[in-house]
Amino acid sequence: MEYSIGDFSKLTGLGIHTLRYYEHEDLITPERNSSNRRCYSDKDLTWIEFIKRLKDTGMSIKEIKHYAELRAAGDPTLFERMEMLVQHRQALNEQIAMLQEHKIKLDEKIEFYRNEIGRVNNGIIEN
Amino acid sequence: MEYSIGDFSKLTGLGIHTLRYYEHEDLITPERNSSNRRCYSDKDLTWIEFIKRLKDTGMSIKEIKHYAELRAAGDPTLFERMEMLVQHRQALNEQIAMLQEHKIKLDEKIEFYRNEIGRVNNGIIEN
DNA sequence: TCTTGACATAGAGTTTACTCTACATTGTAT
DNA sequence: ATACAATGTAGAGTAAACTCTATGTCAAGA
Repeated sequence: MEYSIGDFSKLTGLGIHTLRYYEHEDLITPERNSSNRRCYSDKDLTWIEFIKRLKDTGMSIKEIKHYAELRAAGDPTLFERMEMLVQHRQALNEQIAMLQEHKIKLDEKIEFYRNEIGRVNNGIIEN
Repeated sequence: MEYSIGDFSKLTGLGIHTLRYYEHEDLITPERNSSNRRCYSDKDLTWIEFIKRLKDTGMSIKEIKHYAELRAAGDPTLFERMEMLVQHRQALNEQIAMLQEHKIKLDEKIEFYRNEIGRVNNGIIEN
């Protein structure tokens, strides 16, 4: 299947402007038809979903761009790409661990609020 | 204990400029001494650590500012503040869940790379 | 044929969260 | 007393990641 930029935008949830911006940054390079319109493929779809994943896990556009360059260079860069992902996984693990700690503290804080509110309410009732 | 902005900066890991910026945004309002220098207290320290936690879990400065305003208004806003935190916890839980899914996909991708690299290497050896 | 809507490019503008600069003032060590 | 480091304010500058505007092209329906 091939998609116009409008269709691809709906498909991916990324704005048209964002897609063009990503292309400008060499993250993705869709084919063009005879009238110079962008033709996104299913391969592009898979690729952009992966880009979204990297972004959502905190990788910067600059880093993704680097990854995309390696990808464009083909097999010789397989190892380097894997290394990038392994490093990114490490960062992701740390991020998850940090958030889980924060979550515990937040739970505690909410519990504290629950008690405070109870205390204040009792005060009101007693007066 | 009281701290100068320099000491407080080292204590919190936030830059002096950032601390002043946070004050400008009304996130924190340290006392001033007779010569108009900022005097941060241990209460400020606890507060800024909480701010850092909110930030690290994805709350924007604008939202934190709102929370800070409620906090400054005292007991009458206890419930509203708790509600904010409960909502933020919800967002945090979703964020963690999303990252865990991404982690699984990333693991799979890395496994895929491991196989690809093995395949390519075998090709080289066989030639 | 004419108009409309999607698409094209180049470049400007926006938002967030800092980060830095310029310049004045003050506290401290020599 | 003097130099120097830390602090003060106001406002400009930066980086990232979009997001929008102006202007132009082109294919398809009324």
